[in-house]
Amino acid sequence: MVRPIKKKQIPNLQEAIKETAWKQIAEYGAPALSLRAIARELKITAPAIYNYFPDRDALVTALIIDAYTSFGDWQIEARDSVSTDDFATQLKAIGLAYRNWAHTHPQRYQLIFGTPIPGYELPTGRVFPASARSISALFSVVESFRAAGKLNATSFPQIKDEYKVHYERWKTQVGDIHPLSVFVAMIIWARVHGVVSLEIQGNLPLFGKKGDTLYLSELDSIAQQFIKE
Amino acid sequence: MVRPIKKKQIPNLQEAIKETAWKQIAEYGAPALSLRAIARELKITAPAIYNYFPDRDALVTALIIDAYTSFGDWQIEARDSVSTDDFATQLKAIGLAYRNWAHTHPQRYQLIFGTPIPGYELPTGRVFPASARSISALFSVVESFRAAGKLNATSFPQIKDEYKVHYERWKTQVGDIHPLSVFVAMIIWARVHGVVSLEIQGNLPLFGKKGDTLYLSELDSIAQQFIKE
DNA sequence: TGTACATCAGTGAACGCGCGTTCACTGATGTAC
DNA sequence: TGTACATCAGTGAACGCGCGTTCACTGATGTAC
Repeated sequence: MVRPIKKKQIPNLQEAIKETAWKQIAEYGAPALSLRAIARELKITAPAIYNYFPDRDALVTALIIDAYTSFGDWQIEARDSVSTDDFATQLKAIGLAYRNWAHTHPQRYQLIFGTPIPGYELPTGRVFPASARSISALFSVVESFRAAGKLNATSFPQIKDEYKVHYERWKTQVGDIHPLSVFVAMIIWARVHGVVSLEIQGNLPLFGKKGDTLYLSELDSIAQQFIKE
Repeated sequence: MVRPIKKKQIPNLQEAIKETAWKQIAEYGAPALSLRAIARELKITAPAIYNYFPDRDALVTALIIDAYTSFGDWQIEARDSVSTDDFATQLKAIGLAYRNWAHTHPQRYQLIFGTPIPGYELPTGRVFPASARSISALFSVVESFRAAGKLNATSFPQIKDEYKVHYERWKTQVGDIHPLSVFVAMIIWARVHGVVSLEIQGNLPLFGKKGDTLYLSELDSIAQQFIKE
């Protein structure tokens, strides 16, 4: 039997709050995110939000974790859509997924990789699993073609003592990764991020937000430079 | 004869306001920039600022123009510190200057290349000269080694019709530049920006804010890939 | 089936705060005579 | 040298606003008997 809808009750308010938050981030930017504005748009009162998030920062944290999770989903799906021994294709798939995700969710991209929100302190501990998982796709692909002897790179910098702890923690999430793979993966990430972040912020004016050619050219360069044969 | 200092008058208040603004941007981020907070720190009242800037946005615009100008100074100085026919060295000098500037002035870097400030509309017309000048160093170097037949690249994407106007305007500031040079310069910029922006935002954790090796390796890759011989 | 009661999501008023901006003013500085 | 006056940088009070967060509450929902 269908129950009558509860008066004034939105079916899934927790999700509705987050969706509205994303909408407002898209429109006014993350630092301007306001509980009262969200409530206004949802036609509820601001204190109602406190039934779902203990405070503003908790909402932001939830958004960040959601963003990393969504980003990670795309990355992992891209990696797993290609047979494991075709490194070049797999790498390209991840690269394309990276950019597609960023263009589909520019606000989420900015929230994760852009300038941090003033006054908001990221609870690293809580975010780390989602964050590590999201980049693990890239790292694992590089590591697997290094293990197969196809990685065209030999020298890499020492990981500094002060970051060894972080590195070890990283490995518990992502698996055992050779420092050489870490180094190359970072380079790849930086290249991909360079183009995409310029695009998202509108700093590639001569090519518009559709610097396809430029991006594809970079993906080719990466494959040529780092994959043997 | 030395005049007695005017009571309550700060010698160069216009500059002092901007310096304090930078300090606060460094500490709390650009979106949190507040006239009242600046006044508080300078021990003046907020309305006094209105003698120097018509409103908050005007102050932000002044900061952005200053940032581009400072950035441009470093770029042009780097370019001109190397003899014009040593393309590889000149390119490397610019690249190093780019990163040095960003690390010396992370707030300025973020203000120019980071996420835009919510509610602030950039007056493109007023900022364009300083902005175009700042990147002109890179473009002119690439163009000059293209003209000398040393540019190792052949294909480039069409500049889309909708951006032709922008491209023409660009050329009036920067000089005549072959689309091929524009394309390659953009790639170089994206690579350099990729590493630096990850560094500045603390996303290269395993190498810290001193991803020197990674950056130098990228500069080498760029030279190898794009300069003939 | 009908009544009494517990639950708890959402309300509405209130708090203290910092913000950008306006306005009429004040009082030190420098100038004209 | 001395006085009257214009200038104008900085003041202080006030405005209207939106914010996060608290609190005691209400009233519909679902449950126990």
